[in-house]
Order: sequence, then structure tokens, then C-alpha cells
Amino acid sequence: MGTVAKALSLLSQFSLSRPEIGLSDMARLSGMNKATVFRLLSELETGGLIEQIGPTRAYRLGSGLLRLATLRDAAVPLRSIAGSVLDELCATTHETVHMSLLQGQHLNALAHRYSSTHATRVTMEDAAELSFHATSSGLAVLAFSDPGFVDTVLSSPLRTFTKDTRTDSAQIRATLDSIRQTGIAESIGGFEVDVHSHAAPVFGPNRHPIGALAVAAPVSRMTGRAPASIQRQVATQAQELTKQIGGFCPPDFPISQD
Amino acid sequence: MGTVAKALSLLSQFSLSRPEIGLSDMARLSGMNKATVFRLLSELETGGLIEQIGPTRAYRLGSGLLRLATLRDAAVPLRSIAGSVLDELCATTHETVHMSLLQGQHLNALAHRYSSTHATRVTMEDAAELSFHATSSGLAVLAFSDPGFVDTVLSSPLRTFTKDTRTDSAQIRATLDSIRQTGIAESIGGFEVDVHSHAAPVFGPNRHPIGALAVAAPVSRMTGRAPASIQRQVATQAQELTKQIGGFCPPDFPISQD
DNA sequence: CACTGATGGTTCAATATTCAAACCGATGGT
DNA sequence: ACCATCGGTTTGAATATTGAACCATCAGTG
Repeated sequence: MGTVAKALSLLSQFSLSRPEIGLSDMARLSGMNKATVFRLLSELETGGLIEQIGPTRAYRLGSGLLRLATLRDAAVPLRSIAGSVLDELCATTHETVHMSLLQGQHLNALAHRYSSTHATRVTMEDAAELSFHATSSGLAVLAFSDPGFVDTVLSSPLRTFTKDTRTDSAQIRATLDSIRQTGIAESIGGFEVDVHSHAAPVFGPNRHPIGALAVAAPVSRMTGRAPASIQRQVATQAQELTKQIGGFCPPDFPISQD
Repeated sequence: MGTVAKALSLLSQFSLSRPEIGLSDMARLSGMNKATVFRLLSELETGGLIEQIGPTRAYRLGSGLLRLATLRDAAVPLRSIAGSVLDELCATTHETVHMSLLQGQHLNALAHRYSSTHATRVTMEDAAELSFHATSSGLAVLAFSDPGFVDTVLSSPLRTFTKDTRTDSAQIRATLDSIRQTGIAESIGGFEVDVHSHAAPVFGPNRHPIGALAVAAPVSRMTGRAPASIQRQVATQAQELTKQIGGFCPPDFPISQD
């Protein structure tokens, strides 16, 4: 692992639940030497990617990220594009919709929209981590990830979130096969009880999945023609999103492409 | 310069006007060897901070920045806080307001608001670079930066943007002294003709300036009591912003602090 | 077609950087 | 006073980085 990769791995130690990390903690979390971590953190700090807090001397993500994200957004307005896609999908499905982003080994919620049509809705938290095996978004991404990554994910312990969480790796592989046929993933109460969600993968410029677009509804409303309708809509919107960010579907993706 | 710093310096080569950069270009721009640049770019890519575009093989800022910026924003909601401060300042001054962020050696616009009160307004571009010696925001930041940085800035060539741009370094130092007295910086047509702007610095947790809050108006409207009113408002809002992001004014800052 | 000058990407020996463990001063709890 | 922990610094030994030259490919040009 190169030096830069190590430095970047420090960045990914930060999360919603751990927004600030001290030097020694960081060394432990990353499994690297304290001196190494210190130097890396110092360099990241002068680069503005992290900053040190006064009294406790802990580190947190820095303000320079805002500028870089602004520039990224200007070059490839994913957020705004995703925004309009989310608005559209939310308006037509009348359910909670969200988009997630694949970040290294993790899938995280990036943005979401609630519909005001129904009194009950599925609630979400931005930047929340999504499980690969238990969420529709995770399955959608996994189905089109390279086999090595799938092996990595499925060979690590699969957490049970609800009584309906599927944790049998062979069964999940079968599910991935069927997702590859349809381009749509589904999870019924596997991550949160009473939530039935559909998701479609979104692809980047390298034809690899970069995330997923999903619709999450209460189980009770997903009856009759509702699932089929939502599947169609989430699939087309995900396709649209892929196209607008300059991405391409992989050759084996089932839905029409140009 | 360490390896990580070099890698990060590649990131800062991207700008609004150069959102995509090829390998050779990047090597030229950064003054580093092509092989070095390639390895750094590769590592940054696996880290998700940049990504490579299909056909042309050029590089651009990556989607991983969105997640990091989201996390940063969750930890220190500068963007949302700045948003409400900008809204407030815009509503009370009826002029274009913006916030800028100090990023290493550069000051960049981060967010802005237009007022719809007047038919004429000053327009802005997000992530645009602001000159230190010619803008009110730049002067506000410079006045409270450490002397070494001031020397660096003032000893490099000072670009002339308009006929009213001040480029005499001794004169600028005198201006900085008076800014230190008042806590407010001013620029009349020094950066863009016909623009009269006022700015106040915003401080981070280390009592160092992290950026500035500014109000930019047409020269013709800055008459009578208008400047004094704007100065008061931008100063109090900048103070408020500093407080809300967990920052502290330096000991020599003239405006009341706790 | 061959030549030219780009491009992105790769190789390898010389070299500068990074690593790991021990150490330091300060702080805080017992 | 003690012990543990903190952030930070030093050391020779180990390792990664460097830069020039090289390759394949492409686009334009005579």
C-alpha cells in the first residue's frame, strides 16, 4: 500500500458516529504506527483535508473538502443531477427515495427525498451506511461488482438486522444472479422491519457501479401493481442518472443501452 | 515536500476553468515527473478523490469527495450555518453577499446569495479565486494572518485587475493596519470595476482566519449611511459565523468577544 | 505510407522517504 | 507519588519514491 493510499485510508476512518479522532485512536483504528499517522495527519492538515481542534487536539475532516466538493460538483453536478432525479422519482412514486454512493468497501446514503402524499413514510439519515447483503441498494451494487469484491463481502460475517435478513451466502449469490437478469434488486424487511425497498444500480465512467437509486416504502403499500410500477420507474431513473453523470452500463446489464 | 502533500497539490490543480486534466498536462502543471504524477493519480483514484474519464483518459475530481464533504458538513455544518448567515445578511443588506474560504495559499468563494431588491447586482461564481490584495475578503483575511504569510503574498507579483487596484505593498500594509483596528476591510473597484465591497474575517478553532464574509454592491449605491450600516451588519454576522462553527477570534481582534 | 510529436503508461537502479520502537514532557485519575 | 495515557519527536533500518529513458498508440502531415 502506497503512502498516499495510507493517508487516504485515514480519511475514511471518520464517520457520522466518529467525527473526531485523536492521534493514538487513529493509529489504533488504522493499524499504523503513531509516528506515521502523525506525519500523514500533518500533511493532510496542511492540505486542508483535515483540521485539528484546539483544546483536545483531536482531528476531524477539514474545510478544504468543501471547496473540492464544490469544484467536483461544478465539473460533474452529481448532486444536482441526483437531486432532480430524486425529485422526479419521489413525485411519481409517492414514496421515500434515496441515492447511495459506493465508497471503497462501503455503501453510504448520499441524499434522499420524502413524499408528503402518505401519512406514513420510511425515514432516512444522510451518510448512513448501507449493508450490502441486507439492503436493495447493496444488492443492486453487488450484483454488478466484480466477483472478487463479491467474495470479499460475502465471506465476511453477514450481520442479521431483522428476522427477515438473509445471511446464507449461497442464497444471496442466487439472488444476485436474478438481479443481473432484471437489473432491479429488492429487499423486504431485511434491513429495517416493515420496509420494502427496490433499487437499481448507477454506473460510473468505467462501467462499474458507483451507487444505487432506491425507493423505500412500507410493506403494507407494496401490493398489487405497485411493485412493478416502482421497479420500472427506479430502473429508468437510475439509467438516466448514469447517463447524466457520464457513466456507462456494463455489457451484461439487461436494460436497453445505446 | 512529502508525498502526501504532492498528491494533494495535484488536487488543487483542478479549477472551474480546468475541470479535467490529462496526465502530461498534470505533470507540467505540478512540475513533477510524469511517472510520479501517474502513481499519485492512481492512488488518489483508488481512494475515490479523483476519477478517470473513459475516452480521453483525462482525470477529474472524484465522487468520493461528495461523501467526505457530507461527513465534514455533518461534523461541522459550515455550509448550512453559512447558508443561514448568508440568507440573513442578504435579506438585511439587499445586496450580493458571499462567503469565502481560505484554502492553503488561496482564497476561494464558497457560497453566495443574490438579493432581488435591486435591478442591478454584483454577480459571482462559486469556487472562484479571490485575490488577497485586491478584494475586501482577501484583505480581511490577510490582516489577521501571520506575518510570514503576509510577506509571502505581498512579495509575490501583485496583479493589477482594474485601474483602481492597489499594488504598492507598503500602502497595502498600512491598509492592513487599519483593518486590524476596525475588523472590517473594504475594496472600491479594486477587483472588479464599479464594485464596492465590505468584508469581515471568519476565524477557525485555532484563532486563525479561515475565510471571510463579504457584501458586494455597485459603487453607486454605497453612499450616505449605507457603508456604515453594511459594515456593522457584516461584522456581526461574521462574528456569529465564527462562533457557530466553534471558532475563536484572535486576541488582537477589535470587536467584542467573550 | 512514413515521419513527427503528441498522448497515457511502464520499467529500474539510485535515492530519499517512511517505518517501528523507544523515548519525552504533559496531563489526569487513583 | 504513581501509573496510564495523551500528543509529539527521535533513531537506524527498511521501504517506497524518484526521474530518465522506453514503449505502444494515436492524430495529423508531407
